[in-house]
Amino acid sequence: MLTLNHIREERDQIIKALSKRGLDVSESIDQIISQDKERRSLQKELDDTLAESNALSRQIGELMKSGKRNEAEEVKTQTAGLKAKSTELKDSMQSLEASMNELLYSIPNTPADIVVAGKSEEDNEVVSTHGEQVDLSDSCKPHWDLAKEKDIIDFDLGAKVTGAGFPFYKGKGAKLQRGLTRFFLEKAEEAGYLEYIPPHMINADSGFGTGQLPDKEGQMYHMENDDLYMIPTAEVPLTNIYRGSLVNSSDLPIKICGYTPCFRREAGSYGKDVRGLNRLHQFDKVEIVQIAEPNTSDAALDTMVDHVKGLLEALELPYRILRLCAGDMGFTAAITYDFEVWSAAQGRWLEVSSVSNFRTFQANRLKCRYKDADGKNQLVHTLNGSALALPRIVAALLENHQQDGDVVMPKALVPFVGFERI
RNA sequence: GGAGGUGUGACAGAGUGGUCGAAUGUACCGGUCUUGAAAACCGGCGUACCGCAAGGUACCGGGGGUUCGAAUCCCUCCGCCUCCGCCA
Repeated sequence: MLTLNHIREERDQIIKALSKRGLDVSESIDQIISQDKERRSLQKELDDTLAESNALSRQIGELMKSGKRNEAEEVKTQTAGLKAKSTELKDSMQSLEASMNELLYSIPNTPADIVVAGKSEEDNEVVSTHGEQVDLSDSCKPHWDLAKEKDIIDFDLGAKVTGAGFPFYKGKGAKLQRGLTRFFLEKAEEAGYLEYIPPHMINADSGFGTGQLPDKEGQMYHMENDDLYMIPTAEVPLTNIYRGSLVNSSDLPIKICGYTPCFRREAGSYGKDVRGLNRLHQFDKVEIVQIAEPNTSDAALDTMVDHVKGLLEALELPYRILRLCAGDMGFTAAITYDFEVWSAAQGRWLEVSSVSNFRTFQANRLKCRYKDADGKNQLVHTLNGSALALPRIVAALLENHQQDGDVVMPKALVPFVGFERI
């Protein structure tokens, strides 16, 4: 969430930036500012009241010590009114804070300057396109048919055992998943990311820290008995490693990565979007995360974008990079680059990676700070990116690399999967 | 799951209900010394809010309570440790 200081100091700029998302937050912002002002004056009043009663308490202590019991009792009678007053002030302050927080939580991150205004994916900017984007829809099979024919992914079996959107990978299909995961992890390691295997469930505090809660509650699977959530992405456990911590600036940037399955309810999805591997309730992903100093986070984002580029090139897939418009970005992002691979048989682009800089938006919720050169504690910047999400990569590999009825593995992948063709 | 213990500043670790925002050590910053460094010595060193400042207030795992006054007592939740039970 935005910091109060920022809101106080940059009111107009924030409103202007968020208008790029198609939002008019001027009312909320002004309400926050006025509530904050009121909160401060209540705070002042409360502080004064407490100061007074602290002074009396000290006096009582001294009187007791010097044996003047009666005088002490006398002073005690004066404290009752102060106490009632402070309780009352504290209550109204708390309710004010609660309503202020509700407003704060409802305001998304401000888009970076370079991000264009826009409402939907139609307004996203294509930054670059790589590789040849051939339409093979006549000559090649969509991945769901091919997967069935080669018997490497079983959607029906998944539907029986669990439900739609939970496929079984089988034989070379399973090996392909395992090989891709290892390929991505080793590339991440080469790029300096420390590997973690995080928990696959998280608590509500973590969900709040990275911004899944409260507003995206319905997107996650919730274990009611234990009040835990299945992770929708490794971003959540990985970034929350640093929740509530003060990191040394000499340790920045922190670069970590991890493979996890990801669980998403995807309520309301339908049609060709969910066909085959296009959208699943459970899928595998390798995630990279950076915790960076504010003045280097833009450069860090560029290195993450380059990293993902390298992966897609090694896989010999045609892809393009989009800079999302303000309205299509996630709630917490200041700038996001999406990577899409060309699905030759479906004749459309499939999103396989999303790389974002959240700046201080998550850090503020996470309370993750570092000590700057002047010894002052400052919020860090957090960034993350998929590197990569597997299902649509698999779909694109199957569709783009068909040759004589087989699927030919890209060279770089062969040592990881252990075969050349499917 | 049962019994007991424990949770303090970046870290380690003291703390009889009033003088504790908190000893001490390490780390860190500044200085003296040194050709330089180390060591030694001196000084500084939590966060947030209000205030021009002096200063005030809050925070000792979270929440609640007792009390004029709570790091210190009580309740509760959470984490960690030990023992027992169960178990991949």
